[in-house]
Amino acid sequence: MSTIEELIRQKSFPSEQYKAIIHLLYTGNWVYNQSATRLKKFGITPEQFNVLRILRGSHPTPLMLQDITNRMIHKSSNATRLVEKLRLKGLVTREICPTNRRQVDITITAKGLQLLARIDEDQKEWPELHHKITRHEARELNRILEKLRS
Amino acid sequence: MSTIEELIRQKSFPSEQYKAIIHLLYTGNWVYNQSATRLKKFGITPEQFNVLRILRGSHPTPLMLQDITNRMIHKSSNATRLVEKLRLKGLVTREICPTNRRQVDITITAKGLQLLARIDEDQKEWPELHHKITRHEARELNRILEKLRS
DNA sequence: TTATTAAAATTGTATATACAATTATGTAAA
DNA sequence: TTTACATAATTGTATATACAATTTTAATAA
Repeated sequence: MSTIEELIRQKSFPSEQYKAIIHLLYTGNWVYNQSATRLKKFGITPEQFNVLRILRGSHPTPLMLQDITNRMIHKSSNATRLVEKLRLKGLVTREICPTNRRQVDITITAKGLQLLARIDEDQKEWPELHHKITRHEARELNRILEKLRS
Repeated sequence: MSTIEELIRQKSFPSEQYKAIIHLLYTGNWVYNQSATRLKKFGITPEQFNVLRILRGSHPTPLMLQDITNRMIHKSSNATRLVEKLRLKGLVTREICPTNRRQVDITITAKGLQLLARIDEDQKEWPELHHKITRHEARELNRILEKLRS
């Protein structure tokens, strides 16, 4: 058990709220790293995983790049470049939309779906994390985070 | 008021816990961006700001790079390169430690202290954020985050 | 002393973020 | 029709992250 005070060697904070915000940043990064470590053996990053899940969600309907961006956790991620990485691995296809040549239709491939299935199978994504807190605590966390952003 | 469901256009989640983890990643990034935007007019990034505050905390005692890393929110940040950016702006000094030439002593300069004072003055860091949630909610948030990482 | 190991920092590389500028295409107005 | 504007995506650049490899110096053992 390590407190945020121990983790960043800081004895005190100006307020409980201030500490919570630093703690939030720290823990967000921690969760990200946990996820990155787990995904490494599958050859993809958390951002690429996020894009693949989004595409699976709409499959077999393709999504244009803007739709992907809108659904991403990090809005300012560059979907063009992430999708290109996935395309090079054969996990998605890109096609210029015939009715509007400005937009590009992205579709997850069979290989992409299989990879997601393997990841789900292997670890059901983040099993430990999901059981660390109770359903009630998760509801509280969601409520407080929403209030913070309001 | 926007829910995480609206923000990432996702109607449902496998569980309340799963949603909370996605929500945590999203909100951590959101807080980071708020901070980055505010610091932009002072010519520094949130990571550089973090390093400066750490150095102010120990001032006038210098810190070696490892001490800085240990106190940073993002442990895998490259302190060498962040400090070099700050040095080029005249906000810190670097000196090879005379008693152990492997280590480098970093000290915040008067200019660095003045910059932090200006930032504090200008916005007391994140005033709005700190008042969005109550002291009790902050305590709950800290408790749940710690449990998540346990 | 010399060789070995450890410690502290630096450097290299691939990835992603943040944001601005640009290109290509479509739509609407003069 | 031509011009102007809007939309979708791409490209460019600076920053930071993640992690491995390397360099320099110090400490220790043979």
